[in-house]
Amino acid sequence: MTLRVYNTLSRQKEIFETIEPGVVRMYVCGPTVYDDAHIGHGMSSIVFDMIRRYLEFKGYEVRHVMNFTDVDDKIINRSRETGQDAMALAEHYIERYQEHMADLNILPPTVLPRVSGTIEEIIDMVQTLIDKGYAYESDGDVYFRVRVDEDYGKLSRRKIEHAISSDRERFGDDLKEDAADFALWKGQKEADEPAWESPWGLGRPGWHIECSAMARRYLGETIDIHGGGNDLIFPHHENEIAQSESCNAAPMARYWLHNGMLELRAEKMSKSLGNMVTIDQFLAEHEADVFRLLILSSHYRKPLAYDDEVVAQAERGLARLHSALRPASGSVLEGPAVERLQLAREQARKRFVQSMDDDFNSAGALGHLYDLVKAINSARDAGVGGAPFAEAQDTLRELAGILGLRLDEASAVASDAAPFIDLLLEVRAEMRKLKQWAMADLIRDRLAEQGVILEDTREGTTWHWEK
RNA sequence: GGCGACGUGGCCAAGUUGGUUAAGGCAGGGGUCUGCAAAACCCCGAUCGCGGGUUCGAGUCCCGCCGUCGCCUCCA
Repeated sequence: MTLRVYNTLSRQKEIFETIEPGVVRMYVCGPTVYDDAHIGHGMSSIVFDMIRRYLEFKGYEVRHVMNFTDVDDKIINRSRETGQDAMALAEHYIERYQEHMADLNILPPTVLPRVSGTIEEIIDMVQTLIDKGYAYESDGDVYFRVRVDEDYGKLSRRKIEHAISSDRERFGDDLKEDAADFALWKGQKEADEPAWESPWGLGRPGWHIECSAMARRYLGETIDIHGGGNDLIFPHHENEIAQSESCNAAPMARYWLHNGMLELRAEKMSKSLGNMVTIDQFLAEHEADVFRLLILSSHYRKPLAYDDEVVAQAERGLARLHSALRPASGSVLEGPAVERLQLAREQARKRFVQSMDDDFNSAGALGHLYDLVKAINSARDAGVGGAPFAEAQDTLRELAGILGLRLDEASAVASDAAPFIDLLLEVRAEMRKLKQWAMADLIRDRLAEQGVILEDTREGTTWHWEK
């Protein structure tokens, strides 16, 4: 089966073919580390983690590079506000970011380069661009000559006239040959700015050049996938293309993939917080699977409106996926119910792959997962057990795993209260034998008040913490 | 103003290289099971923003309109 992906460059779905068979070189733009990551960063990371996991499922070796922008105006500004050293500040948020990604079950990229560790390559690239006539030095800064690049604007489909900001106060405008030109290198202006020696004096890289340099250093002149949020299409990715292709005389990437934005719907709380929810804040109230399910429930390219309602829906949806992983109650190993389950299992797998092959349609794929959930639960009700039942559950776990969902149910086990709850269940079982319903119900109700939900089945009573 | 996206049942959301009964989830109603619940299972709801057009046939193509949103300055 063939994978097709939507390429922003061509604005259509294309058959996915890698440069080197079996290997995917993927570069995804990472964060500027001056503050805690918010759920928008989480969305982008989950989207590309899902893409990576699926490519690996398809048998590819994925070389996944994500940068940390640790040298940047925002970081400098924040360090002036807080009095903290800029590089130390960046280091702190890099560590935090990696913790958050781990919490969200995001596979660590193969390489996590930083601007500060790529200075040599950046200088090298800027020099080449100057030598080729694509860039010029101006009072310690270096700018890219946009008008010399004949296909500038091909990704965002913008004309150069539209790339010119109306804001005359912008950085370096009086030093540029043309208002549309952008900085490759910024000369040091204040002593507290991080700076490196260069042929143009002390300074630091402009924003866009880092990705061009890192992508080339770790993945080569032409890579397979370049990704990021769709807010990066212009100017960031447009400028990366201009730099890299002018420098290397080769296409920068075969496929440009962009995720849609996560938008906050009117929420009282978030306004005072500058209208953002951090990953920390989310995970304080919900498990990581809830966020992943929320993100993957719609297509990655579409904008997603975030509010309490969609979180609640994801929460319930996750509970439904969990329902299929409860143990079998019977031991039927053959017959029509078993055959139905096996058919559903094969169908779910096939359709899951079909959906994912169509530009990573995780929402459609999830729909087929829910079909499998229903089939498993029906089979359990029909008394199916043993290997056929376990295999269907394995398939569900495997497919969910491709999406990065953990579906673990560890929470009930690891509690100090467990022995006491079990004791209460024993007492209640005795009450029920004696038909002391009032007392049995009292125990159930009182436990529910403590967040412990009981469920009576033929085999006995189980319990779990309220989600 | 320029570039682009989106508008499918109460909510979320697939499907849009035109063609059998428009996936799935959440919420809701009815039922089975249960001592009663819970969970699970079964049943119930939309003709696809509006108006034209192309076609034997359109949610799926074309035109217009309305609405929502993103980018155009730092941004995942």
